Amino acid sequence: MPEATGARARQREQTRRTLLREGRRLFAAHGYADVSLSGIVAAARVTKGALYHHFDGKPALFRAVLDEVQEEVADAVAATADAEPDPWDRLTAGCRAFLAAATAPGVRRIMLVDGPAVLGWSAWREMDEANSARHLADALAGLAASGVLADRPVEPAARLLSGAMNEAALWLADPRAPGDPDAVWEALEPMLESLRASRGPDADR
Amino acid sequence: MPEATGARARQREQTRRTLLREGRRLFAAHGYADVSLSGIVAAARVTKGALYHHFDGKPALFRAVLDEVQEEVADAVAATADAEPDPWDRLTAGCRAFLAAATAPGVRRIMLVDGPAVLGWSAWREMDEANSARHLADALAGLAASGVLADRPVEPAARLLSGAMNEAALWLADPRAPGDPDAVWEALEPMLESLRASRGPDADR
DNA sequence: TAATTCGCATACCGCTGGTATGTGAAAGGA
DNA sequence: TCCTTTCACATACCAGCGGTATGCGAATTA
Repeated sequence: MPEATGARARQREQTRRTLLREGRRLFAAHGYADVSLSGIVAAARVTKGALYHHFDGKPALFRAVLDEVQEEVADAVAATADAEPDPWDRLTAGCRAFLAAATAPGVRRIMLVDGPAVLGWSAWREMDEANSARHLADALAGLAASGVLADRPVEPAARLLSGAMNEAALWLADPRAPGDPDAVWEALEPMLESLRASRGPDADR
Repeated sequence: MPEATGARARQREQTRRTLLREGRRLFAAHGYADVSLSGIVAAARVTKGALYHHFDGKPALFRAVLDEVQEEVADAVAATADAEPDPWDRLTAGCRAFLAAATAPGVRRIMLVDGPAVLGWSAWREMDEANSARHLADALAGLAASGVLADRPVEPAARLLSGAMNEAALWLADPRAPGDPDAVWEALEPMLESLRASRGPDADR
């Protein structure tokens, strides 16, 4: 799919990718509001004509960038989680991987700060759900199916955990007073544990 | 303090309050980015000269609005919590009150969506800490002091809970697919319970 | 009542996101 | 091969934005 045969199609793809790359770099560094389209097209060595040929406007470019970021985070989480055989380890390892990925400089601001404000919370939530947050819900659903979790609905728990981890990521990567990773994890782990079935270590069945 | 004696001082206060009121209304309804200063001053029946006489610019006006909103939420939380004699009930009642206050139409978008993006996450966090989030940390600290909580540091737990509740508020008041309050609470309560000391219902001491 | 203050209005500016149109090289047909 | 069409992008332009400099008149003060 990324392959392009014609000379024109190849150039087109490269221009598009350059715009996404420079847009992401500038959005991450200065924030959505403080980045102008003029700045982006100058960094990409093209003009606004090119940008509007590829994207519908500034919010659309940001959305494409965010899509890329979300996919990147989701891939990192999935790769780490899938390496764990035990379902519970998959959950904890996935959470750790999320925190690591979401605190990356090219991710944090775009995904967690500007994302909801630019696209609106509902649209942002849909994207988040379709990507990284989905893995969390999946992991919880898997655990629930095997009786490890209390038989409460998993969706609310997944959302609250997602919110907690987003906040954790923002704190861990706070440029002013970054949080302590160990302290965060020691607060997060009991929250995960609280989801376990109250009936001893193994339920019937 | 709100009293003003001179005719000029009274007019000044009224203009300032009108700007804050209309600014808050428009920010809450359309979002920070989609509200122009022209729109605000037109709604307030003044001109930009008045606005810039009272505030340093658009972000400064927003910050003043957010300050008002935060204080309002903090007051509601404190009033509800303080009515409960039992420390643990103060925590849970305070959480419920926060969810109720944060989902209000004039609060949600300003405090939870645009706030971090406009002021930057660090500055937003400072304000949040100084207002509503402080009550959560205080409640946890009080419980920790009386041995009800496990003796882990309270700050990380407070932050994660704050993140979870912010997300919960956003979900509960989602205009597209609002969350179910009961489901949210049944997911949040176990998280709070998980903070309790692991030693039986009552620790030594 | 003359001088001063100051709350606000008026007029203006550079820049932004967005649009309408032009253009030249690559792709396609004879 | 040459002509035509396509299309990726450049150029030129615009209304509206946040922000600034200045003017003004009523309330205050001396």
